[in-house]
Amino acid sequence: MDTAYLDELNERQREAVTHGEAGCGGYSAGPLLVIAGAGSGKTQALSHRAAHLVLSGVDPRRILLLTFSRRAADEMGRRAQHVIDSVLAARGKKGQSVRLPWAGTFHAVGARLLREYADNVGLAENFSVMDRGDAADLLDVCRQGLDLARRDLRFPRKDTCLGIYSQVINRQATLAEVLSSRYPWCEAHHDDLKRLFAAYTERKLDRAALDYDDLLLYWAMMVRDDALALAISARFDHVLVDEYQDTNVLQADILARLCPDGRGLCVVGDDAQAIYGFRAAEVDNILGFPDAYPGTRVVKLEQNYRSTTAILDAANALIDESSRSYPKRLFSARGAGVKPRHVTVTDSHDEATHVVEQVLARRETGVALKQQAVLFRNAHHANDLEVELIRRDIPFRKYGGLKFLEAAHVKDLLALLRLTDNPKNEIAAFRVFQMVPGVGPATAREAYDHLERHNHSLASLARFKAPRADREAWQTLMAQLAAAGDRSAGWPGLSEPLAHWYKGQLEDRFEAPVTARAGDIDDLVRMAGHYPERSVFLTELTLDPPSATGDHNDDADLDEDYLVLSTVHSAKGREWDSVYVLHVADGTFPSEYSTHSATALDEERRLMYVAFTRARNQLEIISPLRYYVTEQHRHGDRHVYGATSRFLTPAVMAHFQTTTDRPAARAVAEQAIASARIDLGAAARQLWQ
DNA sequence: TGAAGTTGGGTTTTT
DNA sequence: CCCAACTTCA
Repeated sequence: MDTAYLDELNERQREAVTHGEAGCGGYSAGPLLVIAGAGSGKTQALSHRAAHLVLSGVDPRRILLLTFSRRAADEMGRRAQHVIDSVLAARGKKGQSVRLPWAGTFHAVGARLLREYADNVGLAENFSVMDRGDAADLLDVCRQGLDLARRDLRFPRKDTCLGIYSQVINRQATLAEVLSSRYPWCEAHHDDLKRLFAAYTERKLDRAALDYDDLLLYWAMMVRDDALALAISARFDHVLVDEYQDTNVLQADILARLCPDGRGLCVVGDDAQAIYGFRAAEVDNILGFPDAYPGTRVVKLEQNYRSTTAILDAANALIDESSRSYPKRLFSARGAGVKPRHVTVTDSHDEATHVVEQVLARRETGVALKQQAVLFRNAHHANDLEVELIRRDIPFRKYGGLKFLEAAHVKDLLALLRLTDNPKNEIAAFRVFQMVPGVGPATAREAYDHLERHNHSLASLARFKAPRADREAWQTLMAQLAAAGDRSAGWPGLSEPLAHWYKGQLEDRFEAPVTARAGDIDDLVRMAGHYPERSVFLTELTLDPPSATGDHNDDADLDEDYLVLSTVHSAKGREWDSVYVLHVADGTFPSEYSTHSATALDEERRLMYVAFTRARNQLEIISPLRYYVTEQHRHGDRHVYGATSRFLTPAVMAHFQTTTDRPAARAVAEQAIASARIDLGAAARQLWQ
């Protein structure tokens, strides 16, 4: 067999890739745990393993590849395909390109399997997937229904309720346990919350709607049934899991049912990069894997191909301060490199100017904008920088933070599509009905009751008499809905009349200019065209929303150069030549919400470790001496003096070069103010002469 | 009675 | 700057 593709791997990687053996019964492999340090070629190892399996005769349809994000799934699939294609080409078998049809996130794969087995588990095949906002709204509807909104109770807000629910599901813990460990101030509401979640579950089932957590929960419950577990696990010979350190108890349960003895199971991760504890990720999944699956082979990848030694030294020094120790130490395959820099600037405005200047200077040396990234703890920490970039006309893309799905106009159009897709979608219906002037919550409630009484026929809505509503607007909208809901019309054609109608509403609903919003609507229609049917489009969009906001440009822009702005969380798994980390100050990084416990603090430290290890050649962390507290304008603009981040200990700082920056812009401003002399009084008097 | 307009309170990270 | 409770208006 032609194994040239194995030559590009180091010994450890090769061990991970070729683990197991091809025999007469197919390719069999015992449980495999790959501990892959940052930049150690983890994607390479996993994609090569998938390719190796296929080249060893495994049917690609029998490989389940579970990743953390859709982007990772695409990347993994693309690279595996590349290896396979080149080997097949060398064997003279061109044109037999192979894809991995079962590569996706846990949530997306869960949705797909649940649809396939909907009949067996008593779910409607066309169930909707709710995004976080919809789920919170539905929870709120339930809360109203249970009369838990009485003000003397100070009941937790809907987002808090959803957070509690999510923890209970994903940790597979009891409500009481979650409340006492994470929401102690809500413990008094235990019984009411329990009633609320029961009502919420009931409502979701009745309306054929699943939230994110349900996709995992129902999948897990589905495979608790022996027959279904057998049916599903029999479809896959190999299950490969990426970013295993960020999986939760529910996900581990699912894997255990798919691969009871660990045969064919391969998980890859790095406990030093566990950063999703807040989302119920359980690092014990990866640490306890060898115990859970006796006979596990453990492979450690410690050689780092990404960063210079100077950057790795800083990262290693940082992670060494953890209260837990990590059983590996990265070493670089590259040269010494330039010492990372720690730059102190006056405030967040100077920080923005400084970064822009560094980025531009770096570009002059031949490093494209795309090879540079600015990372931050919270999405809004980049606000000043965004303003500065727009002012200087520098293209950028921001990942994390601002959500496409949370923009009102996007939610509106999606509600229209969701309602036509599933007329039982109460949340979508409420939103749609209230688009008509003169219709509020109460009228929408009545309209929904009417819809329910008429067997959820959208056509029946034309006969509903809304007391105060604009009759004409109501009729127009309902006619559009009924037409779009008619399944004999083709997809994606049926999205266009609705989108067109909605664009006509933009002027009335939002303040001018509405061009950006109209652009988003066009984008949605365009994206819709890439999907075979409406329900698939809606599900995929919910599970994998466009990650960058603000670019309604065409696909042609894809090869244009742009600077990357990203939250550290969204930067996981990526790498750039130069990395700048903003707002490294105590209270922001680590976040002030995480300073109460050693566990939370450790997670913040690992987050900073992730930020450091994204850089190949240049790393710069920036601390503003003071930063503005933008909220509460009532009290005037205030700023606070930030303390140095507690992570920047002497041991860590030994690996940094320290500088203070006074950007040109500030010097110019100070010069200008020194020479500026005007007489406002004289100018005012002049007005009346 | 219910919709629309006003004020007061709170803000991480994401599939 | 966004959400939810409160007030005012039809």
